[in-house]
Amino acid sequence: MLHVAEAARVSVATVSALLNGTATVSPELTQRIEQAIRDIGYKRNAIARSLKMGTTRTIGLTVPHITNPFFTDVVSVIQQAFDRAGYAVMLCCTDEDLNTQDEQIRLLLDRMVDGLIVARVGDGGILKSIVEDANVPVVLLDRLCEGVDTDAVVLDNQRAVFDAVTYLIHLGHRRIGYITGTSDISPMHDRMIGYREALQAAGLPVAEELIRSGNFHEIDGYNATMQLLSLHDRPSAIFSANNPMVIGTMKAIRDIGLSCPEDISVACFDDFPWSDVFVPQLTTVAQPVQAIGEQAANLLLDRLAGNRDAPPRKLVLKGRLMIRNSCRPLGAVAQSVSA
Amino acid sequence: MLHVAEAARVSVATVSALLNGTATVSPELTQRIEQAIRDIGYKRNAIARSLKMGTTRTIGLTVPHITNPFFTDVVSVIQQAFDRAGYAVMLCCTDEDLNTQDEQIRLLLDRMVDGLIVARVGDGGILKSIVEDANVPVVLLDRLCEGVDTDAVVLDNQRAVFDAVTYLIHLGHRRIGYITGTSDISPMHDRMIGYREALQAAGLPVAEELIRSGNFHEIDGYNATMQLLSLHDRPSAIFSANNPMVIGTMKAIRDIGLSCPEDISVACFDDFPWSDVFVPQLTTVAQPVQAIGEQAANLLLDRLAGNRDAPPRKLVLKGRLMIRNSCRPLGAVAQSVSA
DNA sequence: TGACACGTTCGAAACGTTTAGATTAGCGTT
DNA sequence: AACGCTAATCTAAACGTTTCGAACGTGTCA
Repeated sequence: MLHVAEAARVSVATVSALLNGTATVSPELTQRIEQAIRDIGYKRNAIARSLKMGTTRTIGLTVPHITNPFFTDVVSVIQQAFDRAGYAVMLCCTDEDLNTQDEQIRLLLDRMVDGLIVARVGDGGILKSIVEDANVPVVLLDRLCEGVDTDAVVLDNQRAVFDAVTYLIHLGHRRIGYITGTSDISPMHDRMIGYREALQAAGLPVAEELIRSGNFHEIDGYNATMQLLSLHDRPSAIFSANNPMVIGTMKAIRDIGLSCPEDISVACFDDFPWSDVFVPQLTTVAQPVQAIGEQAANLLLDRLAGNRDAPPRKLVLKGRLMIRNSCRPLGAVAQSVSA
Repeated sequence: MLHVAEAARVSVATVSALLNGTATVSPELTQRIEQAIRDIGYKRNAIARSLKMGTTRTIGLTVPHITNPFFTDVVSVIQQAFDRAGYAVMLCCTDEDLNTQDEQIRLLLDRMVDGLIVARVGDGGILKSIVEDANVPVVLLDRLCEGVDTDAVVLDNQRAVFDAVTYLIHLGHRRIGYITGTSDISPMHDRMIGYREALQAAGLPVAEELIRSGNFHEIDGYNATMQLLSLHDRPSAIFSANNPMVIGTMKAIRDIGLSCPEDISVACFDDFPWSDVFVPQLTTVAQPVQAIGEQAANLLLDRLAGNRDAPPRKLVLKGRLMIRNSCRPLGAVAQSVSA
């Protein structure tokens, strides 16, 4: 900017004023400055600007795994939304590990991000104090966090699983296996409640041996399914509360020589692009990824626009049961089941 | 830092020296400073640091679509690699659009990223001049760029498709449909050559009506497949040069009332996690995503470490044909086909 | 004609670091 | 006692912006 100012024979203050439109500058100087900018190929240094202004127009986004199709989609939507608003997005993957998450958040904060969207992991950690300090606004994505009172957008997980399991019950299933991730994050907790309540509402017992948990990975789903299938009274249906784990479920079913839906019905959380192309077409609970991403972005953008004092807002969206053909009716059962 | 210095009754220079280890500071002052840092909860401002140092320890990464599983995986690997090296990653999606890409790159450059990894789109644009200016190192990912001479890691696309199509030929297929993305990017160009050469090597004619192109999206694959299947002498196999488009292919096959592999064989580029779980299990060309991501990261990290003058390095990796059961042998053909 | 307001431009301080070079203190040598 | 050397510390100038308040010229009004 100094060079531009010299070339145009004006002060840096005038160049800055023109660039930011913060003061009127005469047509003559405007022309000289613009010419100088072109000649020199000048680019404003955003770092210096950030230092002075105290804002980076950059936000941080952390997710457990970007390869989980749910997060992939949401990240994509959020990225677009901030892009439109002229913000850059720093992406971090926390690998379902609290220490990693804390490190990543520190990294982002060091870089003075203006805001944070966090699909958290573990419980609390550094997040709590950041929200309390209230220097940078935080939006929780997908997962609430005990004791951390801030904007959030989540799914009505309990209701979604309730509906899905109720659907299975209507199909005639009585013993329904349930595979969950570690229950220290709110969605897993809520989904489990939905499962139990659906059974109870139908007057069915909750058999604890039908509930297995794992660490979100394919292999965990595989192992859990193997265990379920080797029970002497094995379930006729399995609901997987997590998408990557259902891949393991399908592999286990195949490896054990059974087939879906003939021998065992399967449904899972989170839809994915291939779900209605292959056989079996998986029945899933689809999250409104577009809405989730946009709402999260909007919440944060609103804070960034200056609305700092409003009380925390919690948005709860509804899932949608995508009924396909991976679950079959059992025994003599009414065929008409609506979602 | 000023506050810390005051609280510890030292100068800011001493604090800086301690923090960076650039000079020895006496145990006494060390202790006072560390105490003050704890008391105040001081965090070094990375923006000010960047301004002074001229480095942000942040890199920019642009991909066409993060929802394409190939890019999802590569992004994940790259993110981890830079994370380990203490760099942050700014992610941008260019949506297969050159203007968007140019905008995104400008955004990243404005923010003074130390380096750029680009899975480019369109041809050239602003990229050429950036590489020529040589201020920030650029690594091309997955796609070369005419006239842009810089580090790159790509697949041997031609060979990979050659192998896949040769495999189909060995199975007895003579009319093999080919669905490609727009051919202005190098992989699509090279893959097409691989297709043609495989046919020629087997002494088969290249029938132009069997080659269809689209814009990388599911719907394009759908339309292309519909056209192929309505030819009076329709192909017995289809190879899709792009992963999202193969979803369209599968849907089209289903909608037209055919089934894979009984009526038509299908293979495609890029593997994905579900490929061996569902029916049909798709035969694919798997890219070594881990290696691609790591190599790209290494190339850039090496430049960032100061190795600026070495001539551009181009890494070419090999794809791997994952033979599953979406392609069936045709007529009287030797059954033993190896990859 | 002098006072005043207005529109345009500028000088200089500030943002929070790093770092070159100056300063100081301590200590051993001669 | 004067000197030089080393180690520890400090002063102050950068980095490239934004912005406050001052300065300047011009036109308006009493």
